[in-house]
Amino acid sequence: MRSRSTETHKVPVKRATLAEVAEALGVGKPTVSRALNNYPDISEETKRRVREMANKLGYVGSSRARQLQKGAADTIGLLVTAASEGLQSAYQSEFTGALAAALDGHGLDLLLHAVQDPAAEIETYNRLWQQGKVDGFVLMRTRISDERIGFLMERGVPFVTQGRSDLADRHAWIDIDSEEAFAQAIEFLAGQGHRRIAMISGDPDIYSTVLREDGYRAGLESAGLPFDPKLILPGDFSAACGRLGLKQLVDSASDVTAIVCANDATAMGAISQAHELGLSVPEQLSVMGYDGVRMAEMFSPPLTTLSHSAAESGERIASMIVGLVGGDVPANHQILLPAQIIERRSTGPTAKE
Amino acid sequence: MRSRSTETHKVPVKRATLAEVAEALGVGKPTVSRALNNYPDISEETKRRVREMANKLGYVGSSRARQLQKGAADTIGLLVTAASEGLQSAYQSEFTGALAAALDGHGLDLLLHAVQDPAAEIETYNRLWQQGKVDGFVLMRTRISDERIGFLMERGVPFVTQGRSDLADRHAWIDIDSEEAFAQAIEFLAGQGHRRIAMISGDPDIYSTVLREDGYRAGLESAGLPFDPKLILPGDFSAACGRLGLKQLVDSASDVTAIVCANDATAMGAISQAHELGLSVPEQLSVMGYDGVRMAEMFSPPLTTLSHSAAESGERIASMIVGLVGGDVPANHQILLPAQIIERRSTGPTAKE
DNA sequence: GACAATCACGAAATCGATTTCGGTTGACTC
DNA sequence: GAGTCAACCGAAATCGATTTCGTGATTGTC
Repeated sequence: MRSRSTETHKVPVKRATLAEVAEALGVGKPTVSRALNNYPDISEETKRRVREMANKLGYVGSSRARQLQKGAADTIGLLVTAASEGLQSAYQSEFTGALAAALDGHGLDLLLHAVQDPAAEIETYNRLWQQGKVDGFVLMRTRISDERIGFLMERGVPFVTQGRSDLADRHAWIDIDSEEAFAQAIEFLAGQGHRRIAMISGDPDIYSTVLREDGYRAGLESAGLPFDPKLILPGDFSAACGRLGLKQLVDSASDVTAIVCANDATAMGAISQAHELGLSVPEQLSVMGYDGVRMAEMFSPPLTTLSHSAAESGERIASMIVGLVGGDVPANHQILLPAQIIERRSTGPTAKE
Repeated sequence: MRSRSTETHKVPVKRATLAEVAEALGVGKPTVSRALNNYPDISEETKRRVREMANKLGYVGSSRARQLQKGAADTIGLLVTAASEGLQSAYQSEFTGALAAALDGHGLDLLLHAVQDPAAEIETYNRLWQQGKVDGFVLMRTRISDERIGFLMERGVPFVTQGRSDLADRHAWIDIDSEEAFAQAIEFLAGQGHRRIAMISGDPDIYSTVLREDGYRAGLESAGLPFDPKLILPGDFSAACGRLGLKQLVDSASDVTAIVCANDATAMGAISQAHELGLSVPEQLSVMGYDGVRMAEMFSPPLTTLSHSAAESGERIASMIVGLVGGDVPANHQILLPAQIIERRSTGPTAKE
């Protein structure tokens, strides 16, 4: 029995309860509860005494009991899936961090759940909601027709999506105006003399992908450039597809002088591949990203990208979800944020050719 | 009053309760509860009927009530701070994702909290624990003398750290053998002919930083190379310090042909700066990272690094925390994992010079 | 056929905070 | 001095699942 020394670890250090505070003060439990919650029908004097004693006893109310009674969990759920790269994606993790920070400001916690089996995704949303572990959800990477959205809407679960969907007019969302952003990107590149501009796109299921492609086409048009379907390559937001896309482009459309990518990871992959193929960026090829992740600045060359603030998105979403949980109408919470070009050194004027 | 159409969103869709299942079946609540939890004193026949009805009613027990009664939250807390870059750091976010996935496998959820004000960090640990929102914690980036560790130990809160501390013999931890890893790295570089090898180190508060520096020195020694204190630059795990460090090195120790960095981000920063200064990697300078984040592979040039699996760390930590919450002695849960060199193209033999 | 085990299940207490619904007390009115 | 009205506070019910403690029905035993 020499475990004496380690036994201290197991002492659960009883958490103080409201009843204890009440008894120590010789008042009733309701009084303590109301005093701590600053109800008007408790005298200032009593409130002071209660607060003092609560403090002295280190009392922190059990959120378990509170939740059971009030019906709220003060927690928002966020699910990441292996399919969407989850926190592997730089932007998604930056956003997650920003969201967590913003929620904190509203007194909410973030429940992060990684779903392994895609088939169990909906089930997990259901479980977390039914169990009452969360008051609502934030959805990332919305698909055009996203079953999660229909599922949650049917049940009246509060949620905000980061990205629109085909049901966008009926749910709360925040989105970056990627259509406009890509149009700008093309105009920017055209302004630097590029005439053959390719695009390595994102996952075709994702709503934002079609918007980005629309923007690409719109930009081409307003720059007076012809649209060549062969110049738009499919992708999946990964760096790998950037590498692959670049290789294909070099093989099949060697006259391309600039490429816009669906996101920064893809752009980095493309640049990395370009270097391996002996192409210098931006001298022989300009490459542009999208999202403005932090790492982009440290890439070599530093990446020109379309940036938007993950912090602001997080902040906005936090406010929205608070409103929704409070009973707001989803349709009143829809925000489109702009992205802006951050010019760094992965793009430049076309060489004389 | 034209809000009719949106009103459907607010219907709370009453969650089914245990009492309802019991009544629908004409049995008592305890029977339902025990049947669902597979107690032996309920007949198979009854269990079947209960399960069927629960299913039919879409019953999912309220974890709020369950938690209150059982005293467990089935949730593990993870705090990220602005100071430690939180999810901005690629490795930390990969690890977080892996941890969330692993916890899922054990039926636990991850509560992610971003603390804004560093001064409120301990307070947040305390609150989450006292409130009963979590059953334990996982701590990242442990400092040499880490107040969080003392605080949690005092209160008998279950926790696992990713990284050791000065109290490492008394708490549960998992760590990568970075000392050994850096020693190997130096030997590897020395084997390629490098004689002047610098190190851009990490945050000096972090326990692992001193280990990495120890490894650097040990590697130098076993390679028969002299230790030059000027060749070890302070850093903070950021890409920015990599840039800065490289610049200093070029100015003050231009005979350096290889650099090992405290992590991949720093290495990428260093390489990026090297390119800007016209130094080619690896021809004129070899650079090595540490952690083996995914992005490293897509960097240009692809980064040689010391890799360890975030997935395995997450898996191991998940098992450990389950054990601890179950009452295990912390000292029995200490694991040192190896890292291995992944040779890519940011390192190479020394030029003739 | 009486008595002791076993088996299956239910009534009521429990977890800890909040809410509902009153009940005191004292000040004020007329 | 009876009556009114606030201001303050407390007993008990409540949230929903689990546990404790028993009870009635079977089965088994001699």
